[in-house]
Amino acid sequence: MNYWLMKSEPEVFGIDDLKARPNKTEPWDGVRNYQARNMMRDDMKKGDLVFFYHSNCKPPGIAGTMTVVQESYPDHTALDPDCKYYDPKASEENPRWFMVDIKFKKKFKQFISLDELKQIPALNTMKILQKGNRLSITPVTKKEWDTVLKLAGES
DNA sequence: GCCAACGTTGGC
DNA sequence: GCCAACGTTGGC
Repeated sequence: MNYWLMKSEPEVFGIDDLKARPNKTEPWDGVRNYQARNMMRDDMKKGDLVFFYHSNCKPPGIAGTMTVVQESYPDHTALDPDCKYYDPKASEENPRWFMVDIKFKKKFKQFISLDELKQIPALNTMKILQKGNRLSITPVTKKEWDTVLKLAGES
């Protein structure tokens, strides 16, 4: 069992959007970064737990939790010329990009802002808090996971 | 809206 | 394979 953090801009797709989806499930499409792709393709397993991080908003922070319900498969949005995630170098034979299906688990009663995360010494190892980190998907340790849940009053 | 940090591209 | 130029991310 692995733990992760995935970013999304709430203006585009936030935790409430995920909750409103049929079966509360959504393909996590549009990831166009190799490191993030590799983690989805190789390391994300069914049942893994994921923090839903709201980025590029005020305030940024962790909104809740989700779970991986479908392991990686080709991201077909890369093949659609009308899609903003289109990649001319992707093809059926060589999909290049992958995605997983993510299901809503829980919205925190209390949103945990980036500011709050920064104030917790036990969390200063989190990738999201490292300077210059821009990866939209990062691994989270069990200790970090448990600490955040406690902070959110969810454990 | 600024800009630091980082990833990608492509000429050489 | 190097690296300058460019594009993107995302906090502030």
